Amino acid sequence: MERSGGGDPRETLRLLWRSPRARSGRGRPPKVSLEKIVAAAVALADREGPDAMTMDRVAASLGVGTMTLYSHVPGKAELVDLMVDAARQELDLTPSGPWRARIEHYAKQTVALHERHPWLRTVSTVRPPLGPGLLARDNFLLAALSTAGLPAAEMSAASDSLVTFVDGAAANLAEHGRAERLSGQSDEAWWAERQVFWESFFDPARYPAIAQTWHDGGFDRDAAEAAANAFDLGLRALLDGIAAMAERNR
Amino acid sequence: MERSGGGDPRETLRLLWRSPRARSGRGRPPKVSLEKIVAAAVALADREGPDAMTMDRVAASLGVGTMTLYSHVPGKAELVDLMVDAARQELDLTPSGPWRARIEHYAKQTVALHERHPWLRTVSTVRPPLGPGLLARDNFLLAALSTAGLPAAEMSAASDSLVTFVDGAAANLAEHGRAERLSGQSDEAWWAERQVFWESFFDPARYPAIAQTWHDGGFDRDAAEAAANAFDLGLRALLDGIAAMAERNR
DNA sequence: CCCTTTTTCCGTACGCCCTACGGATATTCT
DNA sequence: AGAATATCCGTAGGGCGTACGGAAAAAGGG
Repeated sequence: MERSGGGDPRETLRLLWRSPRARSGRGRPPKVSLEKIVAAAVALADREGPDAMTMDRVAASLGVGTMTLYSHVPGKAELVDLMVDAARQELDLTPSGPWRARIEHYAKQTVALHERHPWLRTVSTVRPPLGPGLLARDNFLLAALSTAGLPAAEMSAASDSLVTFVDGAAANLAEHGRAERLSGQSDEAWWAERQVFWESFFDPARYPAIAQTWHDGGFDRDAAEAAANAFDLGLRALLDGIAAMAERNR
Repeated sequence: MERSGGGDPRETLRLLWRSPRARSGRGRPPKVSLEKIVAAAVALADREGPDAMTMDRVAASLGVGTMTLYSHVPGKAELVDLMVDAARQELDLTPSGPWRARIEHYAKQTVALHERHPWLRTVSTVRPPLGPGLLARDNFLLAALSTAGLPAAEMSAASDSLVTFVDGAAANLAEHGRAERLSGQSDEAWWAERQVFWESFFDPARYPAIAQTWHDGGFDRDAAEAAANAFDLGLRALLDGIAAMAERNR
């Protein structure tokens, strides 16, 4: 699932903000709407993974011909942009309160979002679709950080670093949780298949720190639990660090 | 570029660790080696992006027929696994010294790695290929953290969270640096194309924190600089937070 | 009421993708 | 010389995204 690129940016923006073109009243009435197409694409990607989200199958799930989609969307890349922004708009970003609690709320929401839409991880986040979802998120994070007491330049950097960590860790966490549901294979089964690795390839003498950590029980949790711990510890550390910077700045 | 999955894990592991199959001496001599195939695939993806890395084009760049590759590699997914691990093996992970300096070294190395191989970001990192590159990285990080004074369970979580942040931020940074070289479009040109956004779609009243940060000069740097700042600030905050945890644990 | 205009619908076709299959080819062993 | 073995690779099949252009369905104008 690659994101936009070639197409006319103005057209993509018009779609992201649902600003309808001037309609003359004439012409054949549409069988589907942009909203329905995006929803069908999201549902398909949720259910069967990003590779199943093909123009053919989206159209089929709506009961229209494949090429009909192209009357509503310039191409697949733009549809992916719309899916991403639609997903981001699902975030509940209402709460106010202490800035730290707000960021933690964003983190929880993001985990839930990736759990619903694990295909989000497969989409690049640079030069993102400038839609309402992205703006709402950035606005929420900047509003929270602005009460922490950082200068504007550092606020923007702190917000970006939080997005990088939270979205990355949430994607990891969600992918572990859902990998077995989609692939039909649990983490345990995955490791069991790779038991040969420990038997035939892993050399404790070459990787002493891994062997030691293993020996000390550092890997005793399953992969999903480990990802959750990494998320919690990392977020706590990051917020502690940012709070300390704000304190110093005061 | 999707990663492995269907194939026999034992076969993939054998390839990752370059453990040659028992050779009888008989048979037609190979025109290409596994090493050359992986190198050609990496070079192609470096030069023209992940989408250009097709079996057809890799084979053509080696002067062999497409299907010849399948004598050396089970399929494209496994080739991607091999590319990822080969790239990871490029990291220089020799230094010893204070744990914090070691992690910062890993961060710098990772930025350089993503600058050389920006396609790394498009590859999923869950259930990764268990090759020498991955193990060397984990061993390095765990060795560094083990001198910080964290319990084994937290060490593993701290290592995971560092990987999430550093690899994510490095991918962002590198993609900004290289986006223009590959797409032929600078960040400025990208924003210029989207000037309509600010003119026609952005509503300052709806996103006051963004408008305020803009007003305060929070977005005055270009995208590449901003990504670099986010990387530095985030890593510093994360390491500060981890150091504080270790301190408390002492 | 027909005819033009406008808009959407969608069947066909093209080029590219991955890869299953099986025959051709080149080497070694007996 | 012939059998055994491993690699090379042309062909073909099923999917993919989408350019093209005609069919279809509405509204407006005569």
